[in-house]
Amino acid sequence: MPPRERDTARTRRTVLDAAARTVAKQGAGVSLDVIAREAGVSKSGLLHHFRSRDQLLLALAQDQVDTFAAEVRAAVDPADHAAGRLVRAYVKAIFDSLGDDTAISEHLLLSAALSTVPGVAEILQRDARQWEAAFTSDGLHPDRVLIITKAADGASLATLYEGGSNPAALERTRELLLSMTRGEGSFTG
Amino acid sequence: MPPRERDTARTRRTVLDAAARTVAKQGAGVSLDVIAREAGVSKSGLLHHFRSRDQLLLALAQDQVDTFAAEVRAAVDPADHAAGRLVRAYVKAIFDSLGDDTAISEHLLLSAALSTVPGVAEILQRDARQWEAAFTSDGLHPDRVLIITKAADGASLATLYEGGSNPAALERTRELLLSMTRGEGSFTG
DNA sequence: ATTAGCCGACCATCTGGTCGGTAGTACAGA
DNA sequence: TCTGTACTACCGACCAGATGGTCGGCTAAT
Repeated sequence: MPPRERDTARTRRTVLDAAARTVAKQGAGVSLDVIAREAGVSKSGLLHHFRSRDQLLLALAQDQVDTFAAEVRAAVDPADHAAGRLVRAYVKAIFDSLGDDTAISEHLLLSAALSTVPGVAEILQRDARQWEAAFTSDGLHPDRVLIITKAADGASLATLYEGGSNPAALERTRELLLSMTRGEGSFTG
Repeated sequence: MPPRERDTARTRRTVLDAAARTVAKQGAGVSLDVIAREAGVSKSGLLHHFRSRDQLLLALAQDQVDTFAAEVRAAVDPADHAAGRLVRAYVKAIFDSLGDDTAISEHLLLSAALSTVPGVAEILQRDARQWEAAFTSDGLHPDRVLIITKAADGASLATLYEGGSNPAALERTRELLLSMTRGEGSFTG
């Protein structure tokens, strides 16, 4: 095989995707063997790219964080220049990722992997701080941001509690949260 | 040793508590040996009370769900007869459990254990349905309940993301959510 | 000739779980 | 009250299988 970067990068990607899938399905306890098989490489091949199990899960955590950030960026409506555009994108990104077949969101995936792997907590904390900072310049009242984003996070948890996601309820929650980003969310019920 | 129920019940409790602690710390992948040592019994002793690892984790899940329900019940203010009293208790119970030293809330603990253990999902789903049912007769607008409870759930996730809980931020979130249960939460910022 | 991606074989260790045994209690009968 | 029997909480030793990780080697592109 060529030592070209392309192949290395591609294999790493394949392994990372396989890891994400298997961890989401079977929890953070999955064996390297299973991940390797899912990725279509040997365990040795996997270990050639990630020197240990911990390094793989660490890379996975970072990758998930980066992927989610990219999804939020992609979800920003270019025509939207009103206050709360980033929060809106955040909500959309979360619910979009909830919609597809992956039953457990990446938030849960990470939380499961956390306790075992040493460096993951730091990655998550840094990420959380960055989101908080980004939201402060989004033009919405801090309390409103707090409620909306926490509720969105909680909704991702709900797919776990409530089992096979209830699409109608998810849609309702999503629209409710989006309306709150537009200042309409002052329910007096 | 006496075959008295007292001792059996006490040992089971000890093991369950030890399991909760170790799972919260090291994830659902903890070995029976570690749990047994934490509980001060031998692995065989543990297996005498819980016939398999899955049964232990299943019992743990059910116990956590029951414990939380009891905490909510205890958090209901007897003098409070206004609409939303149950939601208020729910919020209080979550934030109270977040406050103590156990860094990871039982919600997270369960989610981590879920993917591996077969029966846990059903337990969580049944529990979620019961809460939903209970909330419908609490006198608050469904949308309001949805937002508040999901935000409370999300806040428990946040202790994970944000690492060692930020007491001030938690307190602010808690008060914000409580005020929303009283209908004051119509922020127009 | 060198280098890098990848593999199969292998190993020490740990895993959940079984098995046979011990000790202490409760209770029956004398 | 003493004795024997049944029962139960609990333990140590053990096992088969799985696990993370190492090592030497093969192949192909540079």
